[in-house]
Amino acid sequence: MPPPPLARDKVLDAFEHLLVEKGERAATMEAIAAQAGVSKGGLIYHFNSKDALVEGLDQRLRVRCEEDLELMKVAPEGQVGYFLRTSALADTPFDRTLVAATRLRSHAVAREGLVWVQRRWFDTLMEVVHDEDVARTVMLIGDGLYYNAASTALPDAGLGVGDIDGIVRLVEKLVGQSTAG
Amino acid sequence: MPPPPLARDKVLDAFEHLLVEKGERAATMEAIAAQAGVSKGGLIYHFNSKDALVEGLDQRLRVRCEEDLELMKVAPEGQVGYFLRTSALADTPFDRTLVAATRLRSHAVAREGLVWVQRRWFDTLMEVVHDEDVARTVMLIGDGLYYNAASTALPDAGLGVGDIDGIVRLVEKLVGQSTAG
DNA sequence: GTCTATACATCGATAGAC
DNA sequence: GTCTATCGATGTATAGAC
Repeated sequence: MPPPPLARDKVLDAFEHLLVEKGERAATMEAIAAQAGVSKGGLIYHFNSKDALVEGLDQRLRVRCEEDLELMKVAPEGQVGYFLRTSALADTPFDRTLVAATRLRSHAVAREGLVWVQRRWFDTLMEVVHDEDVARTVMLIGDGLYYNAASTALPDAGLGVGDIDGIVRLVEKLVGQSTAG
Repeated sequence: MPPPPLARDKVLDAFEHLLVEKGERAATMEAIAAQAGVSKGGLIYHFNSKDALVEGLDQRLRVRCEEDLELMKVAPEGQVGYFLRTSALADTPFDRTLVAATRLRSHAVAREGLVWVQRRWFDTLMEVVHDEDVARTVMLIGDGLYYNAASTALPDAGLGVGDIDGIVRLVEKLVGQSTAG
């Protein structure tokens, strides 16, 4: 049994941070090491290549996705409301990992991880919604919310909490009609 | 009057192509020159820095956006239908430029251009929908469609034409309720 | 106007001291 | 286990021939 990989986690946190705040091109090995507070050599000891770093992020993404789905299933506001609200503004560990993964467009591993997450979300939503069009629409709104939350580093351009409330209300009407009809 | 800038356009086409197909990190000056069929020196003659290239893309984005909005306003299927369908699968010049711009996350100029496009879309949709929640929801679905179309280089993971039809039908019901109620 | 050649910085990765 | 030093490849940008 290896000891708890605290340094590994610290490095992955730094990797995520740079990807989210500065984008893929800024997340160099050197910058990651500096952000994590270790040397380049120290980083390479834990992840001996950039690909290994991406794989570490992918594993973390899948683990945290499953954890989030468990929360979603027991959310008091319902699964659809939980899904939409966390898409927009939750700053959970899962969220940060997810947004970080969306920045790694050139890495096949990261793309596959994202497709896997979408599949897991879709299947879980279908357990409540029972209508593929509605489930797809909810998914798309979630994607849109993520896209906006992830891309808007500009002040004044994002959606406010009140905006989200209105959208959630609208979508829940849609879901209600589909399960009733 | 300078002669028509054919070479400039060819270089921007190459820049877009690489951004869309391979991502930001692959769109290097050398790769762009090769893709455009010119030398590195020839590229630099037209755009003397990478920032100049990004600015060229930003200008093209805004021009093509306005052209697209004119088409949207006279679309036979209605503005909402046009908006959603072109978000999903249109391979128009505007589309390629837009997706390319979404890849340039580290450049402030590109981010501002995208925010500007969103604002123009929102204002135009509001001319038809007259309800901010509905307009925002339509925008989000459009963002989601773009996000999916842009990110899925994987086979079998994207949305089909039939899926889009179902979603458009659902959204138009939503829009109809809002304008009726 | 477009090219070749090349300068200079920075990238990912290796070797080996401590 | 973490560091410094450094390599080869690749990035942006410049100088100057044609």
